[in-house]
Amino acid sequence: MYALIDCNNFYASCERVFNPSLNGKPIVVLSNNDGCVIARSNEAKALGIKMGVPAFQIEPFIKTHQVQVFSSNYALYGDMSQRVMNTLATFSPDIEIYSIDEAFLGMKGFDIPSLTDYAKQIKKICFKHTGIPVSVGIAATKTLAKAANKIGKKYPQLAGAFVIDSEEKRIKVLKHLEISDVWGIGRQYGKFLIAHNILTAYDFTMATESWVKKHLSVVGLRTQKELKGLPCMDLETQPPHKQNICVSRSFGNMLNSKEPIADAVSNYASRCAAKLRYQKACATHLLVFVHTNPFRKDLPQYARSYSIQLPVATNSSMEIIQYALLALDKIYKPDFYYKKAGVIVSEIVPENNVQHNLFDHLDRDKQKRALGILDKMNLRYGRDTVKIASQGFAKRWKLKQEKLSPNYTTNWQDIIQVAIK
DNA sequence: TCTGGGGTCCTAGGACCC
DNA sequence: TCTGGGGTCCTAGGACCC
Repeated sequence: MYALIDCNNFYASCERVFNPSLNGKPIVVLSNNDGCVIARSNEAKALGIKMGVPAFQIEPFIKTHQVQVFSSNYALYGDMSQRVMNTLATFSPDIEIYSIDEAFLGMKGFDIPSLTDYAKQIKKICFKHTGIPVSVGIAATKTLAKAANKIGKKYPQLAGAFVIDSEEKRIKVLKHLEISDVWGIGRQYGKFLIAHNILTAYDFTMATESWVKKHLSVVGLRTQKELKGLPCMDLETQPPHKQNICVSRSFGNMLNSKEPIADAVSNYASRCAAKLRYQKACATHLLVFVHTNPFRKDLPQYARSYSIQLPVATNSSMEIIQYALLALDKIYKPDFYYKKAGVIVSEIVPENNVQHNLFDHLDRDKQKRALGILDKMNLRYGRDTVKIASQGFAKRWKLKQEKLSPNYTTNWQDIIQVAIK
């Protein structure tokens, strides 16, 4: 059996933990740049605020209904996520952290009289230890555990904990589960299946395997088998190393001149390098992209990328920044207003498995020692306490974050401020 | 005025190899 | 006139997830 635990309205719940006056009030959390709604409390959902709507479109509505609005605070959500995961890890030796707010637990060999009681116990302890409400679904496959979780949330009498432990329950759940709510069935396949009169998960399990494979590929076939109770997906307790690492942001304001864009690209490149070092890997390929604001139909549009094959796989901030700025030189044109840039590194290899170059002129050991110290200092004193000069100080490219809550758990100045209050 | 960010997997088709 | 069989690698595009 597998358990799927996810945090209810995670970002909104995080904001509430350290600010209980928000309890019972509608809350929304916005994407970077305070752009779109990406999380809603139950009260906000009840008001009909949709996922993904641009914030500016619902501004009057927010005022009328006194909806509490927050900018994304990933320092806070990341730290709260760790607390939840640490708690969950006490319930099983096998845990797959699936996303910032979700985890699967493996329950192989568990001899438990009541899985439902176990699910309720997980909910209770999680809330007690972290203040975050969670929902639990347990079933024989990951896809069914997801379904169980969904059903547990949908019907209030189940109180967010549901177990599929019999054939009758499995059939009943599938008949109550809309096809678009199945894990692995997205917008396109959802539309396609509905057009073929497959409206529920149950209908989907009745389709022939060859038809499913033909139209939804082997991925869809796996989903179908999992719904039937045949496990096709294992627990991934060790996160696989990433094949690509991307850091990109929209700018707070559109930028025309090169310097602030170069500052931004330097910062993204530096983050890429830090992420590489964190997973003890190096990248051999680098791509930089820029584009204008596609929503501004009144302005000339421009989007380009440039990629560079690096002579030696690297995770040095200095080196990656240097190449990223070189790439930016190739694509920057002064006649446009830019809204977004990004850096992607790929062809990633383990740090200790780098193919060196006979004509390499860099003292890589020295850079590695320097960056090791930089990482240590930034870990202790906060991101970018020490940085590369080209990352700049002006931050004209920075995000719009007008409604940011304090970093209640990770920033000592904020912690003291909150304590004094 | 204002519209997010970061990933993975699969398939088809073309180019190439012997 | 007749024109094999078995592969790999790469890329673009499309689907999905949170």
